[in-house]
Amino acid sequence: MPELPEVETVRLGLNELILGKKIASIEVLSEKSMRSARSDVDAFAVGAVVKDIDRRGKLLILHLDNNYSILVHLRMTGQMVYVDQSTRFGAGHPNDSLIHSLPDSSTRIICTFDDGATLYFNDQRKFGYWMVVPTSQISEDAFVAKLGPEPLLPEFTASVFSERLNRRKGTNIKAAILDQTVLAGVGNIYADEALFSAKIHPSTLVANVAEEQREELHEAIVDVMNLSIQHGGSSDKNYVNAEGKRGSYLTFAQVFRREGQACVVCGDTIQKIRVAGRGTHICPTCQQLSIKRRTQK
DNA sequence: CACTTGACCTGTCCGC
DNA sequence: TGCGGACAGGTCAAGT
Repeated sequence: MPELPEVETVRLGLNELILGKKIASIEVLSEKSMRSARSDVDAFAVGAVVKDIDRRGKLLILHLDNNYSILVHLRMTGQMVYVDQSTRFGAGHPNDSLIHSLPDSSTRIICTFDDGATLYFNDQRKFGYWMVVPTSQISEDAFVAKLGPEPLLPEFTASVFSERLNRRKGTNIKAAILDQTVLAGVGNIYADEALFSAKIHPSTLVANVAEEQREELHEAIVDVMNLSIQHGGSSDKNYVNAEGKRGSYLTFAQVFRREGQACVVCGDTIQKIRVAGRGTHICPTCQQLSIKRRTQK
């Protein structure tokens, strides 16, 4: 499930692979994966050159040279995989590599460039999307306009984080940090990892998270995301980078998908519970419930 | 208004 | 082996 570190890894990869390339065609295999009209895709994306690649939270933004941009959201199972002659047939790619079998049954959009290279948008569950929009209107997009601050920018300070949390005083801390309007980019993996690192139980009511704990959580979110980017993100099931390769962060994860294992800090057994409607991983000893918590069903 | 739950999808896994 | 159902989770719409 691509969260900020995975999307950032894809962005870094695409920056090395498709900048300056001219889009020759865009084939839409699944209508709901392309939110723009066919006529807009043809008029404003086909024929344009990829100028720059940006990211806002979990949203990938391909800036074209004609003042239009392609917004790409990977949601849960989206992949952006680049293939050209050298990667398809060249050295360094094992025979079982994903790129040798593309397109496959999950391919939803095929973008070809005028040099013969191809960018595949795969999305098993069809939750993700591409959208062609005028660059000047991105900030007015309903989703973009509501996004909270970027956690990896210097202006995202502990006090900004604390203020943002106060928008959701009545809910639990996990639901609050998953809320993209509070801050942009945290998903289920990094929510669990950051809360463990900060020793906060995910069911704790936001109003009951002390200022010092908020500072610890702020630091944990930033640290866990930076560490993940260094390791190419997390590949639970579907995620791969722009070269079709998996990320290795989950080998460093301390609680996510580690239920039944011993906590690296105290040795207690990691549990999987349900918080904010999500599978949630905690160490019951390290993450004690402080005072009252948000009641859960 | 604030918050929670269900829907959207499809592949996988589990129990019978 | 086959089948039904639960499950995975980012976001939005609907419900409380």
